[in-house]
Amino acid sequence: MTTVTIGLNAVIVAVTEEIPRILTVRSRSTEAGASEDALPFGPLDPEADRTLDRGLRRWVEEQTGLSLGYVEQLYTFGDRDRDPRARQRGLRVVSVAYLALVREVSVGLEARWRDWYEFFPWEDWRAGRPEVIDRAIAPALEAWIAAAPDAHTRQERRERTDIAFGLGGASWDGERVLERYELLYEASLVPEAWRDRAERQPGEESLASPLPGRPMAFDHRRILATALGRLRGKIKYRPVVFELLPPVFTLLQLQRVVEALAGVRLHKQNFRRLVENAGLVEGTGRQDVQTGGRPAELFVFRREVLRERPAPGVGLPHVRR
Amino acid sequence: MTTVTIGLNAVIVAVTEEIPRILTVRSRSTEAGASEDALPFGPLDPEADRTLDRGLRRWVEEQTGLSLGYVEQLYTFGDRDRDPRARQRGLRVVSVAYLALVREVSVGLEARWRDWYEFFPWEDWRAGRPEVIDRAIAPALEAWIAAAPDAHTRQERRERTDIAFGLGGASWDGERVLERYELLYEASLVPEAWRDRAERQPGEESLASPLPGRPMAFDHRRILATALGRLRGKIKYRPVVFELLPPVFTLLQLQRVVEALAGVRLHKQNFRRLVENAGLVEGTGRQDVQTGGRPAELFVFRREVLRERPAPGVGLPHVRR
DNA sequence: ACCCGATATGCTCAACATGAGCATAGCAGG
DNA sequence: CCTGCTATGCTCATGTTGAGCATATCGGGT
Repeated sequence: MTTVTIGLNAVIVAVTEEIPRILTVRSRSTEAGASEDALPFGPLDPEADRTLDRGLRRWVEEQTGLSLGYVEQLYTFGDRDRDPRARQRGLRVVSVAYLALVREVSVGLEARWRDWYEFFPWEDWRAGRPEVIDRAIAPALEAWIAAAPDAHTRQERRERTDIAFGLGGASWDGERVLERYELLYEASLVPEAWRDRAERQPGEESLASPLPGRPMAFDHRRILATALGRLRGKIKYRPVVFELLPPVFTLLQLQRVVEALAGVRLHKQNFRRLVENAGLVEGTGRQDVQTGGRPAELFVFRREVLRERPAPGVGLPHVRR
Repeated sequence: MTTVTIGLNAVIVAVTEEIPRILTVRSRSTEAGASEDALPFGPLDPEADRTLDRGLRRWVEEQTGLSLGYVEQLYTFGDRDRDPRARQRGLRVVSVAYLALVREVSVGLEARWRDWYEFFPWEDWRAGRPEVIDRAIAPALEAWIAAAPDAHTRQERRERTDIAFGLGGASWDGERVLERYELLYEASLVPEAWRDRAERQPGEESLASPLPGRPMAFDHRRILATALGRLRGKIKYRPVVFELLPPVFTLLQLQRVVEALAGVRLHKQNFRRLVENAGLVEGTGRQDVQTGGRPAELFVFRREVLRERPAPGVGLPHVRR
């Protein structure tokens, strides 16, 4: 007899000092008791929690003290083998993942903030194309393609690889975060792939040296990849960035947050022009306290933009260089 | 003791004769046994179904004979009161809704295809602004705004109404389908609002004449609204329309399908220009069998576009007139 | 044979948006 | 009063988009 439980996962995002951070907890997920990073998660109380997101807010508050503002449902993960130990206990855990954006970085006890690019080093292009791609990822994927059992599979692996990582003349699409992670998982280039296999049929050992990038418990890195991709898409057509900023900010601050999320550098003047004539912000007349050069004007988010434009967002004024 | 069950809902979409259709089944959802339209749904078998979407495909095939191709997870609905009768039996049903796009219109026995604009008459702007908006919706919402208990609520209702329905100078955003439905629900302008309330506290009777637009069982119209909004957004940046078209088509056929989904008329020449230099399609040299005028060239979807552009889709060349 | 009604397709043009980069402004600190 | 720094203004070539005119090519009638 298999019992179903609803788990609720939260990807809680904040951006400070130009670093996008997510809230993680420690989890003893392997038999051996090794400790891994995990996303905060808790069960739905089917009697008490009127809605899923209320359940989420309830225990996030209980556990971390954080009171969530902007919350958005991300995706529901229900693969039978996503938690092998639960399965052995006759339990099927279906997890509904949420994305939450917060401003403050007040930390709980169990929790800690981590740079999300620690988990996905290949996603940060702000300092140029990450060298890990050409140094480690591309060759490893090349080997995986070559190891395909037949020509058709090889062809398919080639196409997926090229599209996901912008190889072979294809262009890099910042939103395909999940596609990239899943490809690496399938090619057994992330530790989770070995771990999951070992849990299903003990005895197999990890061979290849895994890629840089911190693993997570369960399928949490997959959830995180989903969140990152979704957020990168969303800032382009909904003014969600402002959930991550203080109510009053300079245009450079805004730009840095967008860059942190998108993982690319933007052309400053064009960025200004864009957000200004999109009507997304409104000058306050006040100026910023010094940051090194000429004082910057302080801006606020202009709520009226919601009435005016159908899809107001920060449509990235394209990569610099 | 409350038991949790996972339900799987399918919004199965096809477009024929310029009408977007969804597959519905009949459901006896009310106590009295009145029959309403419902979306096809079935339970997840927590032991047998390895993944959620496999479960979905399994029973859709069993029940309707349809073998689904393109399937995408939509949203997970978990409100405690979404199925009051289940709740009385100590059951909490969390439903994971999926969007499926199909070409053929082979019908099952229990199932039938329905024009989705029957459920949302205000969403079809192809013949101009639907008169139901100004004739019925706007006045009713106006009354609802006026009936707000305090100035703050009134202000908030006003803003939501204006943004959702493009009133008071705001612009219409085709993607806000769910926002509009939820607003109407909250303002008790759809039959479901009365039905749900009556099921919670019997005795109350429906007063106002409801708006045009066919109701559905449970919260299925909400699910449908989610699907429509999502699909309208998605065609703009992913080449999903082609899942609804035969492998070979004319540009006008393509345009009609996009128009059916988006609910607006497009400028023909600009639409052609757009899809052609976006590299989305490729001429075959062959021509269409007559449809009344000069023969049209037949096109096919150009898969290579996936490598070339980051977000290939049919970015609507804007409304005609 | 020629005209009409329908579509299909080509092309033009003005308005606007975008990618790049030069130039100037206004602060702090030696 | 330089120098280093960031903020802001502006220009300019190029692309993209909204509109609409013009022509092509079919079937069917007269």
